[in-house]
Amino acid sequence: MTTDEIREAEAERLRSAGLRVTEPRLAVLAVVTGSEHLDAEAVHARVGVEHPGIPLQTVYNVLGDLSAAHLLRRIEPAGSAALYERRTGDNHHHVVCTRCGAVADVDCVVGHAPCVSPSDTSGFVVHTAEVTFWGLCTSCQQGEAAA
Amino acid sequence: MTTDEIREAEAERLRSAGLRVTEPRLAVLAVVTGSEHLDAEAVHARVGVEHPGIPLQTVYNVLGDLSAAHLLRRIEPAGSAALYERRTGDNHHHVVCTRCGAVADVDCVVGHAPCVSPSDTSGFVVHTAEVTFWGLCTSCQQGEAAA
DNA sequence: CGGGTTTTTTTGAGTCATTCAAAATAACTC
DNA sequence: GAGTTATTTTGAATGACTCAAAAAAACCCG
Repeated sequence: MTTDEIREAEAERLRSAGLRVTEPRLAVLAVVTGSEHLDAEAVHARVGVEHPGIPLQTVYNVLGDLSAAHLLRRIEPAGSAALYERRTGDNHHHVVCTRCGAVADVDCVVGHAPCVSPSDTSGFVVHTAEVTFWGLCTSCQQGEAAA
Repeated sequence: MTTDEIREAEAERLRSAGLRVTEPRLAVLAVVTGSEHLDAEAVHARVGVEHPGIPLQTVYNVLGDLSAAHLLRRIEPAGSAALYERRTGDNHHHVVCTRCGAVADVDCVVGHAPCVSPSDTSGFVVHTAEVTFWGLCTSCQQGEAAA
């Protein structure tokens, strides 16, 4: 696909979500698609490379709108700012490094939500199971010995 | 157990964790033991009933120290402030109401961490799996129809 | 029990991530 | 191209904590 074709495909996704097609939205989608698990600041910084002048507030608005429309997925691991990623709808999970905060995707074995079923849920009707694995990333495993 | 015996038992737990026995700590332990999933503000409010004058900052300090000592467990569901509970070490999980934020415990089927094992962890060494179930609590299920 | 040391609490300020609101601007509809 | 509504922008405000220094209280010791 050419850059223009990708751009039009994104535009179409925005339209079918009932959202207007705007530069900030296309820019944020492009940035988040190209990377994984970025927080608002990071998205803002990367968007700024091609589109200087877009304010952080706009990035927050866009991230909020796109998440609500399920074009982005938002995760909030304990202790870090909200992170955004492009993979949506497949209910995958995450590993977070307890030392440096690095995040990686972990495929869900089951593949659809809720992939784990609780026994007694105190009357709650459960629709999703979110799994966060905590551990040490490769670089922090090495740092561990040194520290 | 009498109140005094409970108090002494808590004091002993503090000591063996290498912490000094202080009124704020005993008060916070008592409050969190009696309820489930309180945030710092709520703990502060309840501590204030018996011990007016203990500042919120002290509650934050105490909650931090007790969590570090594993006398309390801290959870941070997306979208809400950090919550504290007394059950530690059993790696149980939580259901959170997407509408009102209510939290309930969910026993872990396996019973020890990590209870769910990921397949590919991108080189991370995983030591814990934290599961958060999302759904609607009983009251919000009813409110749903009305809304 | 009283002095000394170290931890804890307290007071007070500061930060970060995020939200709220109103005005200005840009998309889409016709 | 004008009108309507969504979005962006500007600017301020908030909530939930954290940081730091001074005051106070625990614990250790003889």
